[in-house]
Amino acid sequence: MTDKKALKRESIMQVALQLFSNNGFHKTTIPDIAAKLGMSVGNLYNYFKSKDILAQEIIKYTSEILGEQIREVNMLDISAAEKIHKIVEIYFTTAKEKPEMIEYFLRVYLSNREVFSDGCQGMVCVSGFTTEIMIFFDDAVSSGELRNQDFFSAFGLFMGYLGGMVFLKGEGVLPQDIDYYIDDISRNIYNALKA
Amino acid sequence: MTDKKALKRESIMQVALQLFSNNGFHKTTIPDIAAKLGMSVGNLYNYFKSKDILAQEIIKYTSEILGEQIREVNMLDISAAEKIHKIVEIYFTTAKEKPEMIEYFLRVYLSNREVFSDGCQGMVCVSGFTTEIMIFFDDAVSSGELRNQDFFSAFGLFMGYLGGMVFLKGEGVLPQDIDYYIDDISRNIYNALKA
Amino acid sequence: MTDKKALKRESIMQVALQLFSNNGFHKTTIPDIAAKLGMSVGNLYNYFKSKDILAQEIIKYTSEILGEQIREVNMLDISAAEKIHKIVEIYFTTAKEKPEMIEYFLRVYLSNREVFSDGCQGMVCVSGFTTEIMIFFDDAVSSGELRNQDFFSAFGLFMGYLGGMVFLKGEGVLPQDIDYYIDDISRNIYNALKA
Amino acid sequence: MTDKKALKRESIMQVALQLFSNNGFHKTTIPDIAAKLGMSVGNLYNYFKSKDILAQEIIKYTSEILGEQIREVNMLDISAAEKIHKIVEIYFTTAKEKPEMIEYFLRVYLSNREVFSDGCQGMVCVSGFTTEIMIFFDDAVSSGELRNQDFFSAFGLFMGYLGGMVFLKGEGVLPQDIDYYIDDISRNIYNALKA
DNA sequence: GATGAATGAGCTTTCATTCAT
DNA sequence: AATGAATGAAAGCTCATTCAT
Repeated sequence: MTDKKALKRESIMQVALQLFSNNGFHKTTIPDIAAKLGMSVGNLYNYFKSKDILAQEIIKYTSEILGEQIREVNMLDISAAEKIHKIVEIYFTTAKEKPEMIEYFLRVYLSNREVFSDGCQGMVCVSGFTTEIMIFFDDAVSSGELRNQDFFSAFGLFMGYLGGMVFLKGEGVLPQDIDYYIDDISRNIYNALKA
Repeated sequence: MTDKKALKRESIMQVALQLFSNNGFHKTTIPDIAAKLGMSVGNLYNYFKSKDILAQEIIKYTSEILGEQIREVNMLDISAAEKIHKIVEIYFTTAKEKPEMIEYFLRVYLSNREVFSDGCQGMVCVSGFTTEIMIFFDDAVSSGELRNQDFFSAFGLFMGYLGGMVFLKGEGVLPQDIDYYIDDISRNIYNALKA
Repeated sequence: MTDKKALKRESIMQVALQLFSNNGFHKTTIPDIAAKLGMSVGNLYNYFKSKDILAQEIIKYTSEILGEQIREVNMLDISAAEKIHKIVEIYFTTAKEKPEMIEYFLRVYLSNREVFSDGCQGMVCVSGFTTEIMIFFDDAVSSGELRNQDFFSAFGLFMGYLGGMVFLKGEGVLPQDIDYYIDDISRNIYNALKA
Repeated sequence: MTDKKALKRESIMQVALQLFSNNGFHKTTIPDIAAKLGMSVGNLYNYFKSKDILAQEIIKYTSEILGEQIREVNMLDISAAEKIHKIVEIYFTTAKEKPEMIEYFLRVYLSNREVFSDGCQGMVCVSGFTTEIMIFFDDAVSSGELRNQDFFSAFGLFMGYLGGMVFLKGEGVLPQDIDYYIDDISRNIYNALKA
């Protein structure tokens, strides 16, 4: 029962993630989501108490998945430069294969403060992702590979740079496929942060 | 006559900029804007044909102002490292003194694709800003100060990194005032791009 | 369920028919219609996607009802002159008992081309009525009772003449009750068309 | 002065006639009319006190022009059958060459009762046209060419039949040019009314 | 758990008309 | 006579959410 419910919750989140990312939070209606799932509006409310809460659950869920992948990188026994490369790779590969996931950060989370203010204050709802970046950075500073500096200066670089590139991709202004930029950008980040 | 009208247009843009940035595009209504200006809804439509067009004019206007300031930096006879520092300074100072201007990029332009798709395709409406970054980069590559690489890799760094920091500021998670990060971030950008 | 919904659809059409006919399409608002039905505006939109579509469904519905009655006349084994008399009778009786139905043709369908252009091109939405007139005419020509001529010359006579009389009735200029004219007009039509 | 004013009044009526006929009364705005005339909205109100009054003046003006032409037919020394033919000819030629004039009856006058109720009760505003039809009919009855019957039965035939044909033309359903129908329809009308 | 009809406040936009200049 | 900025009420339509079944 709870299991079945959890599965349905997840499928709702996946569909909503797609619609929110593609069409925007305000342009996506609850009936839209229900219709795409083949379920009734009323029933959808049995799984998520409100549209805002649904949006919040999605950002947590997405951060968790992304954080999970970075966690695996953090556990590898490779250099900081290689880790950076892998993280960029993960991010851009996700942007290519599941663009909704990354776009959700940019087009939904970033810009609908009202929606996330009650329940996602600070960065609680994206901690799945931020925590792993923090761990990566701390480790690499400890090992002497990266220069010691304010964490947010480093975090802003990761988050902003990667997000910015995906935004440019979304705008259709990148002359190359997003993959193409992995090496350049990994190097830039490493150069920016190295000891 | 036309002068008076131009002034009123500008005052409308300034008020709308503030409201859109603070409350979000969709949460700000035309009556809200008109009320804050002490004018009638109908009359506002004499100045801007639609809410979307108003939003588009604002992004152009804002990009122009920001671009203007960077243009002045570009004309100075100083090193690339110093230029980067000045650009970061301009950006963060603006973020501090007129936060609406920067937040508009993040919370309105970045995330409401539908609003800007008809009339602001590609980056036309932000060319005031992007053009100056491009000029800075080309000059510095020509002079041998910065490594030659794909423009977008460099542009994404500027735009994403700076934007990302302002986002963190807006979320209230930065332990320090935004000014505090100017030096760190300028250095990181320079390290990332230097020859 | 679907049955209940169909009934409600019909009651909406009947109320809208009345209001559109009496007050004009543009002077009748959706809130007017909803109020008269004791239902909410939002719910009305669950039954008809737009005001234009509501207007289109009404003309189809009305044509169907009128066509149905003429179909019965067509199936009778009587002379063309008698059929004409019966058709005029049906038309004028309807104009007397359910004036909205006839006035809808004159005051809504005839004159709001924009409303019917998407979805009712040509005469598709009034085919319920036109088809029966066509059948009547073809039969009577085949039997040699009416002169063979361009169908539209004959159709325009029926539609225009009958409609014109009802228009005059609506303007309040007819000195007599509409019934009074049945004989005269039937004779005129028959004389016009007879072989 | 008054002369100049009269000329301008007429030019306003001609432009408004066109726009009302083509786009409908409610879809045509006063600014639309003013713009097409290259004059200001405020000034237009110096010539016509309201949109409704403008519409009323147009119907009078149009009826007068049409009536004028029929008056000339009435004065000719020809048979009733020939007069009918000429009247149909005038009507259809006008429908072809100045379709706005005829369409104004169908699409504006016929269907916006509210607009004409104050100032055009009964048929006062179209008396220019109706009077001439009445004269034609009375003369032809007096001379024994047409059967004596209720005037409205005859008038409805003229007005409705001719209007109906032009409506069909406007709908684009007539397989032939409107000219083509002149002979058929003249004959039908004559047959309907002849003694 | 599941349905979907119902609510109603709220949105963007329009437009006849006025009036200071 | 001429201008056009200004008004503000009203329109069509949307949509998160509820609730009787």
